[in-house]
Amino acid sequence: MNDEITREKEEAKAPISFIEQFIADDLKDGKNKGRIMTRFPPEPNGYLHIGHAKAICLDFGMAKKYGGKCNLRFDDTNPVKEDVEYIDSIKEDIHWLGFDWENREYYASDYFGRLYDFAVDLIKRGLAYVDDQSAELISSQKGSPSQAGTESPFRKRAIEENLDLFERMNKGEFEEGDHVLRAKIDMTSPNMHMRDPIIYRIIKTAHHRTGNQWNVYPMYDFAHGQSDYFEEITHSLCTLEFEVHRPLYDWFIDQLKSDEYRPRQIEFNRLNLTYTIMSKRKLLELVQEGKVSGWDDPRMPTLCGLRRRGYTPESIRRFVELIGYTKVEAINDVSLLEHAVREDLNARAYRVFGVLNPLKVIITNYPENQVEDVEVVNNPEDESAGKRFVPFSREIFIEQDDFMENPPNKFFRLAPGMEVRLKGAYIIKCESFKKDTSTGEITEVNCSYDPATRSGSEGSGRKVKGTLHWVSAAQAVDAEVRLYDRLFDHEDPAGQKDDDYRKFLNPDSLKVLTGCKIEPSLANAKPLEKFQFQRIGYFCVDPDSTPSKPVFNRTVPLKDPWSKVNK
RNA sequence: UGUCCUGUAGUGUAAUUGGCAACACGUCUGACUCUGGAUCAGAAGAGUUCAGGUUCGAGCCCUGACAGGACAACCA
Repeated sequence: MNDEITREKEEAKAPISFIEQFIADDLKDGKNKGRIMTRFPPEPNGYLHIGHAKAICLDFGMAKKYGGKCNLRFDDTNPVKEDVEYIDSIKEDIHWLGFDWENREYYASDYFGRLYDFAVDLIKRGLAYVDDQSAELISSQKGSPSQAGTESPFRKRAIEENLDLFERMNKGEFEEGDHVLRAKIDMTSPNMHMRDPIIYRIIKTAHHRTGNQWNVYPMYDFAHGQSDYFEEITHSLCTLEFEVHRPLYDWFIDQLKSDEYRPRQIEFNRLNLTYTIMSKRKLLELVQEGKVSGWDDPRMPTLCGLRRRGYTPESIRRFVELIGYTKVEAINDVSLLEHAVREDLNARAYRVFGVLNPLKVIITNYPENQVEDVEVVNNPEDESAGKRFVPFSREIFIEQDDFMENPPNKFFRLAPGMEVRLKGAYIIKCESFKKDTSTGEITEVNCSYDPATRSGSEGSGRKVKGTLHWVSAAQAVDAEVRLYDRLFDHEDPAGQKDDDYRKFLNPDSLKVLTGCKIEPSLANAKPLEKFQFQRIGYFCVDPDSTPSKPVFNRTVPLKDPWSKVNK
């Protein structure tokens, strides 16, 4: 309850973006009859990544906040690049993120008929014409950003002829590239997109939804704004690179003679993350070249990858809220994302015992065959998470790093003669240890315990400097732990425009640790369940995990202050 | 040499023109703790790209530079 109040206060305090200001103003001005409608328009040509999350949160978020609705619309105007495979994953990921389009699942291909009719209408009004020239020729006539274009010789083609040709284009009488339909606007416009843009081209590849019904397909610019119009979208939110398309967007809307309402395109900055490749093409290359195990490899910035890594939808939404929406091309720091994950997981993940690099400890004065269950809390910050019992016995494992033969000054863990508390159990004292003389590796530590110091008992008040996590050797379960790190590191490849990004691949981005020891209760943990291995980091049960072979993915490590002291 | 967009601590974002620019992350200090490397307390760090102008007063308005980005796919 208190949390809710705090949260509401925070939200009220949160600054609103310029986009939200536009929307609020439009509403206040009574535009579109006080209605608000948005849409999330992915092209089904790849998996959604965290960059899309930013758009999804805005599209659905603004609609919800202002009492409107948000449609899901697949922008499927290019059958060559699109596939049904992607549609299902996109829908799954949006739902996972926590948003719902209800029954409003639309496709640009639903509007092919209306768009075709609109194109015919433009031809009849002398605002569109069929061009027979090659792509190269059309391109060269477009001029350059600093130089006006020249008009096509087909620009003055008779309306009847245009009508006839366009119809025959769609009937399949011509091959791809033979003709295109162009809007007749202005070849001398300073805006390249207004220089008679191509609005229809011949494509003979079957479409994933309409099959071979069409031989001509609308271009993005001819489909998007009109689709917005058909769906009565009021605010069409997109990324900055479409800024220069806006005059064309408006031009088409003008031709639709809209008095009732008019959709409005507003652009915001796309998400860039440090050390993170976001380009669909490059991600696809990583998958195809086998650099990662697939689109859902936990190192991928895809939503399914992040999910498998153990990121929660809440943490991603929180991150998006933190970075905001502006018109500045920003590069956001991944550490902010990781902060959001820690913040969320810290509140919900059970603290459990797991030892990644086991070192055997024998408690010499503890009875040989005795096993006792010690009680530990599941989450110190959430009483409702309850407690559980963990078996304790004479032989246990602790982390290799938690013992040092010659400890430096501020080392508060186990060392010869030193005392530490075993979390939830007893205080132990290191009496001796065994060392492999050839490798210098510590192989075993012998300790004594103080029976009066069991946690929760009367004698437990005694203080020692350090506390270690541990697992009982006999009851511990062998697990595999996958330590994922940033796929790119050392230098930030985020700004790389060429294909050099491969040279930033981090060879240590995946370390598989076998022989890790976990407490027995974890053997039956469910896939995607999140835990915090005490003092190590946040982990998530991999979907491939089975009770006989538990597998954990590291979501994000806890920073080890000891490593800083060591420097 | 065109059009459009953008310039606020290391990073990302705030500041109805009117209190020596606020918040988050990150960094650094300390405290505490059966350990959550959480939590608590504190610190450093920008005078808002630059130059003019309007004004009693300017990140905020005007002008001009400078810098960065987008635009010349029959992609979206």
